[in-house]
Amino acid sequence: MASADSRATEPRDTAPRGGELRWDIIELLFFAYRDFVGDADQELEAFGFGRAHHRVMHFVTRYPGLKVADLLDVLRITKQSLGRVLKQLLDEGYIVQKTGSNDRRQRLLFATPKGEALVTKLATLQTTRIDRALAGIDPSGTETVRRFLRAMIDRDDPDKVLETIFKNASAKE
Amino acid sequence: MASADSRATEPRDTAPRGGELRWDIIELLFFAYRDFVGDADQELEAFGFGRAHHRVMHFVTRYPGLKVADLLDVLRITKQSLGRVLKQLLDEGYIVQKTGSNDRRQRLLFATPKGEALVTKLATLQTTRIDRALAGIDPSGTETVRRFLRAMIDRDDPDKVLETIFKNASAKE
DNA sequence: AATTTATGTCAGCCATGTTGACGTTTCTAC
DNA sequence: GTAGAAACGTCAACATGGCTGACATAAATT
Repeated sequence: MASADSRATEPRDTAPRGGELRWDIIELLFFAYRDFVGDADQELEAFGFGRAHHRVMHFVTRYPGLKVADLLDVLRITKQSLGRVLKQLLDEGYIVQKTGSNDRRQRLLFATPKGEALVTKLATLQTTRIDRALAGIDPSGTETVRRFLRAMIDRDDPDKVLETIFKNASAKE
Repeated sequence: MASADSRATEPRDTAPRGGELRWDIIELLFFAYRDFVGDADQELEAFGFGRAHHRVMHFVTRYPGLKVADLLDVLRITKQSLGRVLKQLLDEGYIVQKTGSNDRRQRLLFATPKGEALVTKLATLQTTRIDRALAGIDPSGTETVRRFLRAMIDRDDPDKVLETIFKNASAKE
């Protein structure tokens, strides 16, 4: 093995054949998302839950009556993976299911007050971070951030939740 | 179990005690990041690598000469977790290590051309998505997005890489 | 010379993703 | 009315990538 100097580590642009690569934004997304989800992790630990539980709880709380199949589309995991965490959340009373009245095969999912309280708590933590990040950015800048994030999302084959998000977004413009 | 209607699933704002919660941005971050990392996942599969390998390769390529300890700070994982993927990357010739010339205990990490090529390929995919998202956003809007993402990141106890990122950012302003 | 630091490694556990197979209930189509 | 498809649940096995704890070695520091 050769030996090398251990001095400062300046970022290096690897040959940008064609257009420039967005190294900066790629890395900012990594760190921003890491700290963003980190907010919730600490709280979740106290409940014996993980990120998987949070994701399920979040979408069920926000979109009451979501079907199991919808949730699978949103989370893009298998029903076996979902089943594992969903069972715990049902058993521990964070979520309840009701049989669909049109189609009695469906299990519609609803958060209990207990579940809602947890999701709200976690969303509050994350909102604090977002508000801090948006302090000093004016309303039009905030809308720019939203537009950027929306445009980062695949629009082919949107699931039920994404449809709602995009629909509400275009309604506001 | 009760039964319920399976009609449209409108997002519901749970009681916003105090300030409004940023449900929209919370969800946009989830979906944007999901699709952003999804770009790389497909390519990685062809190499038999996972996201963990990508993160290591990325930072070693971008910050040549990074020490193992630096990488642990950046990724916030244990040395055992890092060791597992790092060993594979060394064995398969994507990364080489050189003994530090100041401190011979250190192992400074460098990407090989093969490693660089892979990282560049993955960054190109992600850049395509970012460019698409920024199309129709003017340069000042792009800077707003960068400012937002930077402000989302914890600034207490920044690691070596984050220091560099923040330093370069403030230099530009 | 003793201790601390940087790194590597073994062993095992946990969370959460995967595939494949199979069963039940309920709806839909013929 | 019966056959098939759809929505959901579940069992078993496996992979990835986190984790802790323990221990080893080489090189720097005191």
